[in-house]
Amino acid sequence: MVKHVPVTSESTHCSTCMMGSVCLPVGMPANEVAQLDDLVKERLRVEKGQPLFEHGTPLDALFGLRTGSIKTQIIEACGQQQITGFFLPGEIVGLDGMMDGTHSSTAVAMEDSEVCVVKLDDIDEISRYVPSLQHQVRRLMSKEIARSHQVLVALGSMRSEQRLAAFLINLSQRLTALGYSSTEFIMRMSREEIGNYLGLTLETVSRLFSRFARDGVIRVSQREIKILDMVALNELVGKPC
Amino acid sequence: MVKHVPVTSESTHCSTCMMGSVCLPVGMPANEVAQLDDLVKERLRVEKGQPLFEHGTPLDALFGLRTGSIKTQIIEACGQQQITGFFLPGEIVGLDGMMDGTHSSTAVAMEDSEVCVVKLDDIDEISRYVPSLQHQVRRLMSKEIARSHQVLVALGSMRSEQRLAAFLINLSQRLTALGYSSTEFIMRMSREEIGNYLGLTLETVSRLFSRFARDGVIRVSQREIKILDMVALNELVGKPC
DNA sequence: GCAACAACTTGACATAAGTCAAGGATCATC
DNA sequence: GATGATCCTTGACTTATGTCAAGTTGTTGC
Repeated sequence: MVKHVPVTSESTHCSTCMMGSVCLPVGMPANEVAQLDDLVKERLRVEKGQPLFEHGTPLDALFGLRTGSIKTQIIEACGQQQITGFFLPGEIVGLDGMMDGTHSSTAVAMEDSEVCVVKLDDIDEISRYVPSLQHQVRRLMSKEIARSHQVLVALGSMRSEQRLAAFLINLSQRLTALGYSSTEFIMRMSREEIGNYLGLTLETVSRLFSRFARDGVIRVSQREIKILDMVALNELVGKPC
Repeated sequence: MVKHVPVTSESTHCSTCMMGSVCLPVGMPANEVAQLDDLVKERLRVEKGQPLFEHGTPLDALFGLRTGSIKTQIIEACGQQQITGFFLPGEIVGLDGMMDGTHSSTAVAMEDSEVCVVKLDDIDEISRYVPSLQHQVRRLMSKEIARSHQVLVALGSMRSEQRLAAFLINLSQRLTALGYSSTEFIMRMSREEIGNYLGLTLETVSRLFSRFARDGVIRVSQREIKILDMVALNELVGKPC
């Protein structure tokens, strides 16, 4: 279920939101962030397993993830699917469908989540008096392109253990930016989802977790991960040099 | 070598450029395209094998490819590289580095090429009186994200023959949009570059070309390709369904 | 025309990762 | 606390693709 959350004057706006430092306004001068208060007029709550939006449906907004986590995936006609991203709080979902006004992917909540709705029309409106907002959107889209290119590097030129190591390092870094522990965290995605994202089977992912644990690089219990040797993990990725 | 090409008043502007229908202005109303004449103040000629821009260098412009072809690649510290895109005339290069003002990839001409330089400052300037220009840039960036996601699908869930078939179909479609034959064309990239892009070795690419030819799906002589059976090629991609 | 070089093809073999299958945890529900 | 549903782990085996190597073709320059 997708439920509307009333955004009243008492509710958090961008200028007072604790996520501001990692979300859409990141890097904008404080006086301009203060002018973004009308940017978010609506918030949505999405239950675990439910779609925030689906491929082919009309798109007129971006979504800033406030709490929870979301995956985006492309579903091919023949049923095969490819997960294109895992999103954490502060990250923007929906940047890939502005081409023709419809979403080019499907976004599903991996746990109960809440998103801020940023209407494209409001971006245009507000950027009239906050010109840097357009730059900000460009910056975020560019970041999304670069992120996706990084995954291409992983899928195109890394072996399975390198892919998984790079995945764990990336997760760790993003969680650190959110103020969580960089070495101990809970993965919200299943082995199958990780495998799908990394172009591997769930068995291979499971075996790699076991191997990393046997080698003392991580400790893993279901979706709980503890990185024991970050140096070794980094070496795993850089190995072929 | 990168050489400047003078853009005089007689030179083509966006409004009179024959590429307009497939390039940056694509889909914009004619009266607005007419206002884009100051968008391109400079053009560059890049010789085969030379970089248009390199990873880490400052970025303040996008590049619309007029003639030739360009590849973009990420070069990792350890020397391994990943080609992230092949660009044809009409396509926009440089969308991935707007995050921090430096290019996140390197762009190299695959043959002598010419690009229109679109300064970001000029985009902002002109979009004051042509508001849809910002939409257009967003649309192009979104398309780039979606394109890159398509490659993710290929690398993440297709087998080698499906990847190559999808690659050929994609090339064919883009060349058709440019007015070239959809079934007969010259690939500007080597087997190694195709392999790198598709996450395969050059030997595998070569073997696949031979097999496709043996099966009567294509005829291939070096970089000259003739698609004999487009239906079969499409079936190759959709096979696992 | 020949030398030198780069790009491509093809074969033989090795191996990383997939597939299939069985069994074990964990969690929710009655 | 038993039942079933997921999710995960592990083993045995298969296979697609990579690696190594040799040879061919095409291109460039003298």
